Amino acid sequence: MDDQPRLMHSTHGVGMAGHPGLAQHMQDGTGGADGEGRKQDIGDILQQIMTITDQSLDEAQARKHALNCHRMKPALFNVLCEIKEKTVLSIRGAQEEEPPDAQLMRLDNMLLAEGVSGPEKGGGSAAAAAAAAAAGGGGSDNSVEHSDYRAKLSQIRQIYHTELEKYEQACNEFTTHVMNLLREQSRTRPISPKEIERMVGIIHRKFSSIQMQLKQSTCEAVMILRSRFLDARRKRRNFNKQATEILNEYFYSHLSNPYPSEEAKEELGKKCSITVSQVSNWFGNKRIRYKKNIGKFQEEANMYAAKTAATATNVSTHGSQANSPSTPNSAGDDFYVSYASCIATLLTNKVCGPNRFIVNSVAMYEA
DNA sequence: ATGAATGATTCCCC
DNA sequence: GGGGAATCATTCAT
Repeated sequence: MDDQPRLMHSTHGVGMAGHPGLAQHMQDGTGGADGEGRKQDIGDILQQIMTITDQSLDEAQARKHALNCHRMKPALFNVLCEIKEKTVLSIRGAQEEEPPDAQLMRLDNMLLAEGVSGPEKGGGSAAAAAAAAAAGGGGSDNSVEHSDYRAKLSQIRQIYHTELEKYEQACNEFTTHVMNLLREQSRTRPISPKEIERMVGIIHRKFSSIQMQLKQSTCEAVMILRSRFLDARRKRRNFNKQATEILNEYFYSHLSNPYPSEEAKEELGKKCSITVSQVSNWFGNKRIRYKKNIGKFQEEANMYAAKTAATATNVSTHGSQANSPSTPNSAGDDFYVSYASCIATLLTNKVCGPNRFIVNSVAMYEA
């Protein structure tokens, strides 16, 4: 609301900007009047127009009315029309259609993709989920960060929309003011609808450049938020014990070839509630760290080998006892079973399958 | 506070 | 494109 006087004032400025030139033109004698007296008369009228802004509104209103009723008004108006026609021709040439701004389109696309603009809640969470997936973060323990992220994002979203609305309102208000003023002025000076349209276009362009700044800073805010919340390295969480165990079990039971296939990775991921890429990361890290220091992992290896063997034996004893030649007859001797299976597993790992990994690892360890 | 452990990323190679 | 190696950034245990 307190913008109004300022808007009105600046509009006056725009409105009167063209007059000195005209006044000069008229006083040069191109006005077409023949007598000295008439020239003086026109000069007076112009003077009155020029000083109209210095007067109070009521006074100006009265003056305007007086001017409108002046006997010279139609003649003067015609002259103005003529001059205007000539000027408008030159203005028209300078008028060009601007191409759709690539930068603005990029910003719009990003805001839409991030769920800042566009549909309400769905876009936001979808973008957050997509971002999380891209960062490789999965599983239930991330939900806290996600809700935090969503909260901040919706805060940004809200600010963005409020500001956008404010700009739009201001733009509309300003446009209305200018249009009213131009309409009002069109009674004393010739203004074509095209000119009004052009002026509206200029105003809209000005406001859209402000909007672009808003969009730019919103994009920046979103990027900062994303890097703060969704950079997986910053928000690393250790896998839970169960997941680590499942992964280790697989690793040590496939020690001769610890390279799970895509399907195996998917299965492991499902079992551990982590993504396939997290499984890949885990195996990548595990292989390299194991290889670097087999001695350190020996105990762990033995433990998981025993564990796997025990599980395998349990399955075979309860499932198909006849098919298991390694199963001892004495039931319930856990140590024996575990130990035997452990040896069997270790032997299997050493002897069978593509042994590139274990051979290389041992060689490296020995060297 | 500190060092080890660990999940993720990056660069390079095949 | 997948894996190895180095590295980063965080978490955990002391």
